[in-house]
Amino acid sequence: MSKGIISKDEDYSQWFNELVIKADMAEYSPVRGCMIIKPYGYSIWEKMQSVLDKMFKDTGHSNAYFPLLIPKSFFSKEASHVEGFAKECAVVTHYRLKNDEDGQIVVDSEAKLEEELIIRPTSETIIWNTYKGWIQSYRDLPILVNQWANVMRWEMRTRMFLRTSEFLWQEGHTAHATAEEAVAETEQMLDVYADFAENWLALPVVRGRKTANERFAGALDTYCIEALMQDGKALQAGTSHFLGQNFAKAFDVKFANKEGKLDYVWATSWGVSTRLIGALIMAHSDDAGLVLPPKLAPIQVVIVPIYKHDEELENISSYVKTLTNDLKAKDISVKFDNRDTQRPGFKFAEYELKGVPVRVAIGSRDMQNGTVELARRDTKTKETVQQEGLANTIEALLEEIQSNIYSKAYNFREENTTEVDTYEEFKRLLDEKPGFLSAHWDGTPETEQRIKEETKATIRCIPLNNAQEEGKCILTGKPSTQRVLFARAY
RNA sequence: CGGGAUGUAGCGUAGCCCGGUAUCGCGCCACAUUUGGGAUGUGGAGGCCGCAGGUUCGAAUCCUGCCAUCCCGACCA
Repeated sequence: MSKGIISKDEDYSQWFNELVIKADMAEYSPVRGCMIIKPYGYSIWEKMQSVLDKMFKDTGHSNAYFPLLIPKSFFSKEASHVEGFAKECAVVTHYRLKNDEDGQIVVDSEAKLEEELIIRPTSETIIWNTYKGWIQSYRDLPILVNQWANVMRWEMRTRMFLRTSEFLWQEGHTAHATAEEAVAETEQMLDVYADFAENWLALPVVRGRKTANERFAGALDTYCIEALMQDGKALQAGTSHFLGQNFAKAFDVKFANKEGKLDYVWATSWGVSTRLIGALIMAHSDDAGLVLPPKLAPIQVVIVPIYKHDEELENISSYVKTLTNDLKAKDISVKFDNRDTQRPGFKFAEYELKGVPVRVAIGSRDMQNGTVELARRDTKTKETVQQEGLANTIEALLEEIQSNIYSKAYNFREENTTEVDTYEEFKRLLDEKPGFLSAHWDGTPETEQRIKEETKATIRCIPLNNAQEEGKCILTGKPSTQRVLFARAY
């Protein structure tokens, strides 16, 4: 492992790339736009999955699995959905390879599929085709299903975790008898995401709704959580869509209501992806490496022994054994790094790079004094503490780190959210102090589009529970009733 | 798909103008000394110079074609 990474002030995007690779989260794959998620990175995803999965189950959802491949014809059924995804779909056209005259492996042109198959960019179409068979009566509703899956979108420009061609996610797909119930579901799942982001990722988010321009293809309304990264760019961290009856109509999914009349089913879909790992990295980390919130860190505590002779190591090890048991009893994950092939200083740097929240260093001097050196990753401070009650000390410290990381991110967002009333100031701040800009907008897609073309900033969302106030659109001066959040975004 | 750049050991690179089978650092292996913030010494292994043609006695180097990656634009969780 080479020494250090580039400073995030010097080159933020290179800092991010180096961090992902050097912290052992992921690496590039032979296929452009795809990534190999390494064990350290994947175990963060597993933690996210297990927390979210429980939240989904607690709100009444069940998991299921739908196929990777979708008949091409399904895509032509919902007009705006097709339009949204058609440009980035990978297509399977053949089902066999063969050796040609030169012994090269080639596609067997004899083996052409009658109907081409699309690798799912999202599963609405195959799911609604399936739901048609599941739903006849209001008694069959609601259907509350989630699936954990991979999807593929042929992106032109990709970045590790933030935008890769293939990515891992979960997609919830629900069916309801009424619009009200579907809207309530959409809002409920947005709250689940916000709760998860704030309490687990330690990532403060703004809950809001997307404008028509930014809405999911095929949705009537898209809700989102938006987060601010340390370079002042916004990142959409999760979305929840009210799909209305669009897919029910496209796939002819009707049910008999209590009055015996046929009606189309109301739908929602909602998802978060491995992009959350990118959010985690960009929100908290620093020039020394990752900073992980304790609740999602694969290793919460690392213990590094410092010794000269084997007897010393044995002495330390026997103490570490009881400490480890105490910590495990509290459900705290611990790693005792007793490798003799690396020196302590090297290990310190390595675990800082990998974002381990708490480090315990124990040497012979500590053993004599009944102390350890306790270092925290978020502040990079260290202190000498008593061995007595250490598990409790660490437990409390982990909680403090979790909340400190959140506060730091929260304060950053507050400091970088600015109310703006003129277009000149809007443009100036985008360059001088990037972040969320809260400004009046006349509500038209044309204005939003023009601002985007001129400044590269988009409307990230119309915050929920937004204060209503009289104002004038920063671009056109037309009347407006509320501020919306603008930013340059990932 | 347009504009720019780059492909040499696991990683980062020198050499290319001016042709003679490849430089340095990190990492790796062995041994010794080390161990409270990225150790040091000695010895060693590792290469189809992106791929395919061409020019030449001889190509990492010159020529042609292809492929890949990165950066900048249009698309996006």
